[in-house]
Amino acid sequence: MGRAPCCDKANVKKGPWSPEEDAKLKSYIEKHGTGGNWIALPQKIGLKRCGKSCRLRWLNYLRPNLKHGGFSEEEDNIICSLYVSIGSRWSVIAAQLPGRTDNDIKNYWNTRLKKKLLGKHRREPRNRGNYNSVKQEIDVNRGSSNDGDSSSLSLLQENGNTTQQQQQPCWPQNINNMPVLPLQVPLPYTNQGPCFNDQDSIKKLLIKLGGRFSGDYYHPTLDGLNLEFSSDGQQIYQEQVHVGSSSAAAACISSTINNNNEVQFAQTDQYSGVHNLVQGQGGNFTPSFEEMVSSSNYPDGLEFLYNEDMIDHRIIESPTTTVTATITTNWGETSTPLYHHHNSIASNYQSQGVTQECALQYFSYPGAQ
DNA sequence: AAGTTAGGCAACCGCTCATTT
DNA sequence: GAAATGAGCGGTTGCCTAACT
Repeated sequence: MGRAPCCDKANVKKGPWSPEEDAKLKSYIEKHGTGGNWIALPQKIGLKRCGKSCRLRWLNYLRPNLKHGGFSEEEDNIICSLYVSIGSRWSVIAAQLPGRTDNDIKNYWNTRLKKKLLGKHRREPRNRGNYNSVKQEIDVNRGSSNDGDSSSLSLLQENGNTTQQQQQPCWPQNINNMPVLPLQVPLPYTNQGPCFNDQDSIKKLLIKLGGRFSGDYYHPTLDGLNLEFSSDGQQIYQEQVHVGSSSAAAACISSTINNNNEVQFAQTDQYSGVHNLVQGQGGNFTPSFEEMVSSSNYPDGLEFLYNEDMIDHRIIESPTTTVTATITTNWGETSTPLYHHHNSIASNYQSQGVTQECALQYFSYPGAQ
């Protein structure tokens, strides 16, 4: 049996709310409350609106103590931190920011913050001051309660100050000092999906959250390359994957061509020195490495971190028949968003018997040792 | 000056989950 | 226990404007 429609779609008004509609809704709710029934509300007030639409209008624009625009640096930090930790659970994030709505945060993230963090601007930010004065007027006409986005102006001006700022990712300055925020809801990692209660599972998850290794990164170019040599004199490929501002390296995947002209891949932790062969004779990868290399699954919501713009490809090709490939990530740097992300994730495993130090050691952060 | 493109944001859609009958 | 109902959520769309060509 299909579900009954919540309202008569044909006789329901859609689109922007008028000041009169806003006034009716606001006045009624302030006097009587919602009555616990949004569906019946519009009929009581005499509004030709869907109950869901009324609810949205009230929650996002009409209810008291709402803030619009003007996100502070602190709010940016909180949003970043929570997004890195829990992904696009906007209602949870909004719960940590009084006066903010999930819709507001979602829009802010999608249209500005994500780009701000990436430092990715296709063009100069436009003059928001001028835009806002016009927008404010329009919003009044359209019935919006938007009070003008004056601090968005400063955000964008600040962002557009220098060419460097436009090109460099600009994570919140103090991101590495940000606290791991106590959440009011359980994290998805701990209450859903697979149970990460063994070292292998945890390692696998942490690898996925911390870096990506893929043959896709190889490009047949020799421009601007630095040649390096492995200990036995073999020239090597090197490919560095920079995420954020760091180039420090802690862990790598290396591959060598042995005497039988077979490529072998190994995963090495540069701090612990642990070296695991992940590919055996005959060119078959171990299942875990295969999955890791072939996976196109980024951490939820963190796809942007792996955007092409954030990756610095360097390939060194040997003119000889012996080649070693190294993919280096920035796991060792403690001032990166990823470190903070790792730290957040690691702390969430404490309840499962994995110490934060242990988890962070896997990422090879020196401070965690 | 006119047309096109991109950014910002309010609002809608459709789904899931919780509660009620 | 199943169906009906409502609330809430995240993703998407559409409109408007500024910027660009």
